[in-house]
Amino acid sequence: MGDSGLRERKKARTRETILREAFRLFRERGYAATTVEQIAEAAEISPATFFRYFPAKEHLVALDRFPPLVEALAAQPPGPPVTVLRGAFRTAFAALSAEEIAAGHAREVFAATVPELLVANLRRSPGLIREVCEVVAGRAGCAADDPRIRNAVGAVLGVVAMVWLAWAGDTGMDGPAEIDRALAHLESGLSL
Amino acid sequence: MGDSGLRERKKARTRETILREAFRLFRERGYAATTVEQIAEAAEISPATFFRYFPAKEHLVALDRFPPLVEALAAQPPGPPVTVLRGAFRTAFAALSAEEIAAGHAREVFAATVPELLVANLRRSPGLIREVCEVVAGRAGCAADDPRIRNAVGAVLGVVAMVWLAWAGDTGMDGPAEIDRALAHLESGLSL
DNA sequence: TCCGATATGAGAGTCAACTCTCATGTGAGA
DNA sequence: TCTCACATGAGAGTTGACTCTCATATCGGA
Repeated sequence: MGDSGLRERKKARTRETILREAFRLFRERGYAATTVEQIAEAAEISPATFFRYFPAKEHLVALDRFPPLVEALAAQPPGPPVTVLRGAFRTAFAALSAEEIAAGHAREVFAATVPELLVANLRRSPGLIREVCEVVAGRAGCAADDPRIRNAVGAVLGVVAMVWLAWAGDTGMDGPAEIDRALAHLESGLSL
Repeated sequence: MGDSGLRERKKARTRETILREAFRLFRERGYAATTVEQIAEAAEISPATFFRYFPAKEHLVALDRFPPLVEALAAQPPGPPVTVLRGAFRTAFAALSAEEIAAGHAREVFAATVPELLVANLRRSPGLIREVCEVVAGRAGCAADDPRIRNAVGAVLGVVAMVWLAWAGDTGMDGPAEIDRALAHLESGLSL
């Protein structure tokens, strides 16, 4: 039952191949213009097998592999919402840098056609947002449905989304650092 | 060539019928679960005709009919980004209240399944965002690609999005007023 | 080495968005 | 009233995501 057998390793390798080839194609011709059949062919599997690895094409661009932001949030000391969220992003990205960026995945994710990526992920985000609000409210000593919490979380997510978009268009940018700078700016009241 | 003929009036009526029936079905069974064929049947037109009115099912939920935010922005006096944007939202919603909310459209839009509505619209938003950034930069006396502008616009849009979501889930809420309150909170530095 | 569980491929099939063509009907202007 | 432009319906066709079934191949344990 361990995951060390040849079978498991083979599955993991197939999974990686699918992801790698899929993102390569997305980069070349865009998300919508890439068919599952093409991905399957590039990964040298049958289309049927593709769906045994991913329940839907959408799931390829899921940010499930994103660093556990909520976890990082829970580890933050109490403080005002924006400060707590900024710290959480820093923590989460520190973990990501070591693992995912270094592994070369992150670049592929960002290089993928961005609007579609956002679109596919937004469908899953309401739950995440609620969770974030709850933890932040706890750290700030407010109720989870306090408008001030909602506003702070919204502002942070908006700022991060904008940087994210800019990052996707400029692979030379140091994303995590830029996000931290932007959140510092927000923390200081968006001064001019 | 005027738009006062019987032909034009008929087309307008058909268009309204399609929208009304579509949103009714969306509300009843969700966006994804509603097929174009069902919409066409409810509106008493053929599926082919549906596509003569809307190039894609997605276009039904486009916020193209949203108040001209960019226009309202251009009418704002110079000032810091958040202040300018807050004023623009107020102006834009004032126009909307009289026309669209009263016409009963707004409620239908908000009552529609929210995730898919957001998803469909996000695809069209990059252009809007860039436009907003440019105007705001002009009003604040900065370059359009100034990170501070980007951050402010991101924060405002994030805050508005959160209120919007809450509004969709609580039709009793006074959306425009709540958005204005939220932006005032952001303007004052998200104080606790 | 043999057997059972499981991964895969092949291929047919479903479903829905969207396109195209062609025939018909109905306003608009002369 | 006549005629032309155009809106519509009918219906077939295309595409791509996703499902199902069944035969085959391969791994893992006995």
